Amino acid sequence: MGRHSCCYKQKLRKGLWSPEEDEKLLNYITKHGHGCWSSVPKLAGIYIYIYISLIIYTLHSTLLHLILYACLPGLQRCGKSCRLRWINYLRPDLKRGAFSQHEENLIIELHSLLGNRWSQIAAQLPGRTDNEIKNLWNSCLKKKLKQRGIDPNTHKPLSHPNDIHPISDSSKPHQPYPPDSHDLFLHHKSYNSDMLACFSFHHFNYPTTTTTTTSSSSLCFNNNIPTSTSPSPSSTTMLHSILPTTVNPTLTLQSNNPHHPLPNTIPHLVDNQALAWENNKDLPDDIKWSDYLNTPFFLGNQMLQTSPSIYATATEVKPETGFLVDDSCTTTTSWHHTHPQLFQPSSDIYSKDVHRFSMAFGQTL
DNA sequence: AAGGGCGGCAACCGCCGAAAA
DNA sequence: CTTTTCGGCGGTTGCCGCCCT
Repeated sequence: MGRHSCCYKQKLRKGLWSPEEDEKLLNYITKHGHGCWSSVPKLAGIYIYIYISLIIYTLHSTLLHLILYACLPGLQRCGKSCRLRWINYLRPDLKRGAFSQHEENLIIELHSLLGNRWSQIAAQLPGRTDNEIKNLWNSCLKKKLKQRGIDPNTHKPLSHPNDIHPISDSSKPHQPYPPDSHDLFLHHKSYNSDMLACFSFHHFNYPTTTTTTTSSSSLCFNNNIPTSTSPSPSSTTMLHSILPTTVNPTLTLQSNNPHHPLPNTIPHLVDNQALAWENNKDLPDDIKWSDYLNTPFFLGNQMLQTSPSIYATATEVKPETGFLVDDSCTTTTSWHHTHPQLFQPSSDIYSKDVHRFSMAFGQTL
C-alpha cells in the first residue's frame, strides 16, 4: 500500500537523464501537459510513434511498423522520475543560477519559522525548487550559520562552539520558541478559537557579518476569522502568511474609514508574488503603510481601536513575506532604503510594542 | 600525472495522505 | 469500508568535477 508499482517494474532506466530523454519529456509536456504522471512515460513515446507511423502508413508497410514500435519504446522511466525531472529541471519557469544574498537570507528566515518544510519555503521563492533549497541549506547555509555561532536547527546562538543538536531534531518543524528571558515569545491562548487561533512572536539575536549582535525579530499571526460574521467592509485585505496550512493563516484587516480604504495592492506586498514584484520593479513608489494602517480596523466583527502599539508593529510588517519582521538582515535593506517609512527602529521598544499589541487584541476580543 | 578528499547537485527511496476504484 | 494508486514531500545517496597533495 502506498508503494509505487512503477518502482518494481523492470527495465526502467535510472540515474541521470540523457538529452534525448529530456527532449522527449519536454516535447510531450509542452504540447499535452503532464496529466497523469504514471502515463507520461508511455504517452511520451507513443505520440512519437503515432506521428512517425502516420508517415509509414503511406508506405503500407507492416514490417516497418513493427520495427518502429520496437525501436521507439517511449521513455523508459517511471512516472515519478518524469515528474521529478520536470519539476526540478525542465520546467520553463525555473530561475536557475546562484542564489542571491536576498534569497539566502530569506531562506534562513523562513527556515527559522518553518523548519525543514522545503516545499513551503520554496513557495516563497519563485523559480526555485524545494530540492534546490534543500541542497543549498545542507551544503552551504548550515555551515554559514554555524560560522556565525548560530545553531542551524534552532536558529539560536550556540551555547558552545560545537553545540550541534541531534539530527532527529531537524526532521521536525520547529515549534514556537519556548518563553525564556532571552527570547520574546508570546503565544496567545485562544480567546475564541473561531476568532483568534494564536499569534506568536519571537525575538532573538542574529549575529551578522557586519555587526556581531544585531536585533532581529519575527512576527507571526494566525488568525481564524469567519467572514460571515464580518461587517461588510469598504475594503478587505487578506494578508497571507507563510505558516502551515493546518491553521488558517490569515489576518483580515478591514478599514472602516472610506477615505482610507485598504488598497488592493497590499496583497501584492505580502503574498508569494512579492519577489517577482520586486524583480519587476513594478511598484507604486509612494506606498505608505502608515497611511493605510493608521486608521481603525475591524477584526472580525470587533472594532480595533487605534493604538500606537498597533501602528508600531503593523508598520514593521515585512512586505516580502507577510508577517516577517527583520530589521537586521539584508533582505530588507532595499526596502529600508526605498521605503524607510515602512520600518521603525525596533530594539527594545519593539518588545514592549508587541506586548501592547497583543494586549490590544486580547482586550478587543 | 595520479589519487584522495571534498562539495555541489541530481536523482532515488520510502513514507504519507488523498483520491480513486 | 477496504484496497490500490498516485502525487507530494523530506531524507539520503551516489555521481561528478574540482582542488590539493
